[in-house]
This record gives sequence, C-alpha cells and structure tokens, in this order.
Amino acid sequence: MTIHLAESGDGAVLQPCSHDYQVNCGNCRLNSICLPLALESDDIQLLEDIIQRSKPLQKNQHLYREGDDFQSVYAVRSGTLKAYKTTDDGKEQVTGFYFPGEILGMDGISNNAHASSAKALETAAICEIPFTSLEKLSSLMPSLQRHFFQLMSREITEDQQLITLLSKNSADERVASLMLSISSRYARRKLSATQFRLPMSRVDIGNYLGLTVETVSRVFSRMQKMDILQVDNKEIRILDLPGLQKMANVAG
Amino acid sequence: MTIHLAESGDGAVLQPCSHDYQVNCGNCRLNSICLPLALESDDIQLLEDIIQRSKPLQKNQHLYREGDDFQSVYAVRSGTLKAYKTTDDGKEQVTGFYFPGEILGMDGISNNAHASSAKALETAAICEIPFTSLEKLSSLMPSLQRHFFQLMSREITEDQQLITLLSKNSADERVASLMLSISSRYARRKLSATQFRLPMSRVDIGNYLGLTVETVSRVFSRMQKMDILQVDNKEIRILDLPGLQKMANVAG
DNA sequence: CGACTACATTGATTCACATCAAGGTCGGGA
DNA sequence: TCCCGACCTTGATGTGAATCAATGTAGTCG
Repeated sequence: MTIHLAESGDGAVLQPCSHDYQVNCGNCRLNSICLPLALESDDIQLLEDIIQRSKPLQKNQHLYREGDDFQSVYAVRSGTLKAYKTTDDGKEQVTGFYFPGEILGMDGISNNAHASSAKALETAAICEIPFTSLEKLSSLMPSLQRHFFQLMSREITEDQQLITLLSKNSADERVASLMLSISSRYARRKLSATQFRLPMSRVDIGNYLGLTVETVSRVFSRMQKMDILQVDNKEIRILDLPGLQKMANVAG
Repeated sequence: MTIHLAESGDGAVLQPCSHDYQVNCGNCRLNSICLPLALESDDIQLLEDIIQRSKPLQKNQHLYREGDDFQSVYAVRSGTLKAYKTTDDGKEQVTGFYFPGEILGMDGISNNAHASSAKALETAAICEIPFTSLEKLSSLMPSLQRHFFQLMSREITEDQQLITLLSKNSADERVASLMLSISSRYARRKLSATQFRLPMSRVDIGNYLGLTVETVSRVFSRMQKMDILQVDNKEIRILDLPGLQKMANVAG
C-alpha cells in the first residue's frame, strides 16, 4: 500500500473551475474520437452544457478510486491515465491505459461505485460527464444513446481482446501488440505512429500484460537487437512495422 | 476449423415460433436475474411485446457467429451457452459461459457485427431481444435504459475480473474461482450451490482459463485428493466451501 | 553539485505449466 | 451387445517466464 504523496489535500474531487480553458466540444480537436456523432450543432450545445471541465490532474493524482461513489464518466483531453484494480491479496492489476479522446469510468455504472481506480500517469486534463445528466440527454437524443451503448460495447470487445492476449500469447506477442495498439492510438490523433513516448513505466506495462518488469525489459532488448524497435528509455521508435506486426501475431 | 455437423440447415437464424412456450417475462422464474427492474406491469408488457421466443437451440448449434450482423441481444431461458472468439491464427478463445437468466450478445453493438460466436453447450431456450426495439423502448423508459447500461457495465467488470485472474493467479486459483462462480450462479437460481453438473468440457474450461486440458484435469484431481471437491466426470460436489474459497484466493 | 531514490537492464537459476505420450472411461449407434 | 470416437486422466519430460541477484541510469531535492 503506497501513500500517494503527490496528491493534494482535496484528493480526487474535481472542482469546477472558473477560468475557461478555451475548449468546447465543437472545436475540440478530439471530438472525432470522443464523440464521432453526426450531431447537430444545437445537440452539441446540449451535451456541452452538461460537461464540466476542471483543473488538470497532476501526475499520480487519482481521478477516482475503487469503491468511490459513481457520479460521472470522464473523457481524457490531454495526458494519459491508467485504470487499475487492487486484488484481495493486495496485488495490483492494471486494466487499461487511457489516451486523449478516450472515455473511462464506465465500469462504475453497474454498482453505482467505481470498480477500479484511475490515476494520472502525467499531468492530464479531463472532461467530466455527470452520468445522470448523460442518461437524461440520452433519452432525448437517440444518436447519443446509441453512441454510448457503442462505447460500452467497445470497452467489452477490447477487454475480450486483452483476455485472449493474456490467455494465448507469448511475452513477445503481448508486448508487440501493446506497442501496435499505442501506435495506432497516436496515429488516430494525427501524431506519429512510429515515434512516440510511452507515458507508463515498465512495471505498468508488465502489470497490464501479465508479465514481470524483467520480462518486459528483455522483450524490448530483443526487439531492439532485431532492429524492430529503437528503445531509449520511454522513447520508442518503430523501425520495422511489418516486423512488429508479425511479432504481435494478432490483428490488434 | 471444425465443421458443426450438429447444426441444422437454417443455421443460426431463429424463426419466431407459432406455438407458445407458456412463458412471459411477468411469470418467468428468472426475471429477478434477467431484469431486476421495479417495472410497472404495463412496462413489462411493453418489453414483452418486443421479445421473441423461438424454438430451442440444440447442442452445438450456434446462436450467432463472429461477424454476423448484429440485430439482437439474447437472454438464456434454459441450457447453457459459451461465447468464443477465433484468433487470426485459428486458435479459439472462450470468453464466457452463459447460464439461465444471463444476457449475451452485447459485444456486437459497437460495430454492428458480433465480435464473438455463441454456441449451445446443451439444448437451450433463448429469448431474443431486437436491439433497435430495445433502444426505442429505453428512450421511453429511463429504468430500462439504466438497467441496460448496468448490464453492459457488469459485463465490463466481469471481463476485468477475468483479466486479473488470467494475469495474476495460478492454475489452482483459476479453477477454484470458476467453480465458485458457477456455484453462485446456481445458487442465484435457487439451485444447489454445492452440487451441480458442469455443462462444459474440460477443454472449454481450460480454454476459458488460459490452461491446457491436462492442467485442468490435474487441478481437479488435486482438489479431490484434498477433499475440497468430489468430481465424477461433469458432476461436481463441493465438500469444503471455505477450503475452495481459500484455494481461489479471490473474492469472486 | 552530488547523493538519494525510483526505474530499468542483464544474468543465473528455478518452477509452474505446457507438451508429449499412453491408457482409461463414457455414451451413442449399428 | 459390442464398437467407435470423444473426452478425461495420469505420468514423464521440456520450456518460457518468474524469481533472485546485481548493476546501471535518470530524475529530484537538499
């Protein structure tokens, strides 16, 4: 059990902030990822009205913790977060990484309490979407209801991909798949698909993929030796994308 | 690639059936599991009107296949199904078992195509719930919309449990957890929590848990030797529930 | 600046589960 | 009834990743 020193006194509570961040859904660079809706502009305004933007999360600060009352889902505007669960015997399982444009917190709906914790891997700006407002709006806007069902369904299929990865694939394949996944998530934001910085530690990668740090490190070394990847601490450059895909041995 | 000989010519298409099965949601023994809604009786009638009951699925018959157009979600009325994905290199990954009262097919929403296949492990009766009707009804009935969001969220949290199990737990713990999960699902239906028949093969269990048949078999033998379980092929009797829980080492 | 701490790499050894191999058991069909 | 094929169990051996151990590197704070 670590104590999160970096966390400020008010903890994970997001205070609606008076100063504007000059962002709204209409002009947000990420809206094609976050809400790829054929929304009418007045529909966007309705959504806009319920979304709360708040002061950024610092590195290691929690957005919410396992067991917290579920109030909202969250969209990442900048930075990266990890979601994780703590098992009964105190071990940690990273269940996902969330990049800009992605939505997290949906696992809290079923029990009205968050089933996992979410903390910032680096400074992160977040859009908070109060769930009851979202529900009401969904009833009025079929396309929004549909979109949200799809988002949750996507979370399910992605979890199933991870289940398959953990159950059927070797260490090499797992790490390669994660690199490809991160690469495509950068590409989706019009950033380089072949050169990027990993926001998470080797421990987090290993934890997510069901491997130890040492194994992750060895896989990176191996990939480097094979001229598939160039690894400089957290800086990654993909040198041989087809080679990486072959190593991953999965569609992902 | 197996050919499913048991499958009848019309494949997975469910034909609405003229003869009544004397079942409706109002009197269904499973409705506390399937739709634990404080539904007004006229609300139940509205739901009733969109649900289609059809002729039972025979063992090994598919309810839907990976890639099929997504039209409906399904509730199991009797029997058991398994859901599975086929990986690029032809391996199979079992992603879940579905018992009476449980809902499957929600992974198809995100892409309008089923992300996995579902086949009957034994003769099974199914309620089909056309999704577009469900969506429309959800807009009108906030409690139904909420319920469906919760169902999907539960699927997410359960998948995350499995991810943790695969990533962090030993063969013994995995098998013990599955036995406890099945036990509690029987208990929920007011059936014996300590004596039941496994509807799935050892291969399916191993596949679901990321283990080989041999390992599953050995774990059962070990549990039997420890007087935790009595195993007679597919008949299971839990002799020492606390012992089994201790072996599982997880809350699930 | 230098020292402390968290993070990352690399090597040696161990171990849990996979793989390979051989029988055993059950259930359905001729 | 007996036979066949699918399913299950058990044993012997192999191996990929965990564990243990040591060293290297980067970022941080007094």
